[in-house]
Amino acid sequence: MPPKFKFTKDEIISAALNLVRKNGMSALTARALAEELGCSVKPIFGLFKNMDELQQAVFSAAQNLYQSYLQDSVSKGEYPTYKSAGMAYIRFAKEEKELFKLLFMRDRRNEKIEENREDVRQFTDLIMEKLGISEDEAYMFHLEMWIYVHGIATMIATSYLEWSDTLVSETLTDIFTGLKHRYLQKGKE
Amino acid sequence: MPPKFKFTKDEIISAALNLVRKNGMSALTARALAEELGCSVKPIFGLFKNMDELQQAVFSAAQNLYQSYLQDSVSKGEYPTYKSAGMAYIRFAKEEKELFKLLFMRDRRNEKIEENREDVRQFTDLIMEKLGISEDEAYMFHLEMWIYVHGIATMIATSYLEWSDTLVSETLTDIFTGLKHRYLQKGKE
DNA sequence: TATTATAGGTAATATAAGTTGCGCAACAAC
DNA sequence: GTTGTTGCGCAACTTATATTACCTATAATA
Repeated sequence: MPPKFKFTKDEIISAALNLVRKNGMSALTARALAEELGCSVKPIFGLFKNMDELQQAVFSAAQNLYQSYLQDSVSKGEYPTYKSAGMAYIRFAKEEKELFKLLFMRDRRNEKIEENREDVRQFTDLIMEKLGISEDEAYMFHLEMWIYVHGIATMIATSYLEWSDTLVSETLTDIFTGLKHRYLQKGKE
Repeated sequence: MPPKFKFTKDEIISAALNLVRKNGMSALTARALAEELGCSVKPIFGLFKNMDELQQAVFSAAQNLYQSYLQDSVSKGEYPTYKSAGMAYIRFAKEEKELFKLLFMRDRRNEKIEENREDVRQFTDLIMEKLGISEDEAYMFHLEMWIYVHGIATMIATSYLEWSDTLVSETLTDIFTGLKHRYLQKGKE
């Protein structure tokens, strides 16, 4: 009996994500989103309890988008799996600067470490296998490698740096090789 | 004939910097600052045209604080000059997380590149001398090294990572050594 | 001590944001 | 076609912020 909803949750989240990817989370206001959708603010609050709930949803949508970068990059098979992950992270930073800031340049105080550990395990496993080193060493290896990847990505996301995919790719290989020598050397001592 | 000012510009900037170092620039509101100073908002607007001007002043004060980190680190002579700079950057990230974000994790679109080039020249000069490589190579060397330093620093500033000074120092040396080998190798080809 | 320019406190104004009450209108069931 | 439910547009209310008008209090000088 009641009227149909003018928009679905997904349509609203999608419009919200568009605002955020252009100007960051602070650009996501009820009025701006209503404008983007071509309606009043009422439909928004009909489907979301408040703006906080919507922000959560947008955050999740951003995470999903990043996951799709990751999967695309890996499944394309242009690089080894581990390298694909780094390339995807950096490509995401280049193409979705605001979303990258939102996901990866935010404060991590009050973060559950366990989640992160789980995300990282797949990488450490890859490295253990590839280099034949212990899990702890593989964790440190990955951390050092990822510090580098994260460094490039943050510089690109803040427009401090502009590097072509080719340059990124070559440099990552060089860094990886350097690290590998160091870690394999360590094993011989 | 007029009454004395209740505060100097420096006192206001200092109180403002205190707010910002604790909770970031968004915590710097006229009312909060007045509260911190124990006065109404009037003295603030008597000495600063508006909040924007005050923000600029706080930004400069933050830059000065970073410079003092840099100078202290270099003049202490605990490490070679170049390494001191990296250590200072990372120590600043650890001890002044909000100020680090303000200075070094901000958007650089619309930035004059020349300023940066000048900041960097002193480092490239050091490296040219130390390794005997060309200016362009030294620039790339520094950039790669600094990507790493920046990576650690941003991770620490966002509380994603906690590393002791000792671990940082050792790892920086390892990275530097690895890079040096690569760049000197390159020269031989 | 009286004068006078002006800093400072109080409270008003302006703007932007989230949230909500009111009444109309859509629409499925009858 | 009537009806009951409820989404929606409009405009109001609320809160937080910057900025300012107005008046009082201060302090150097005559």
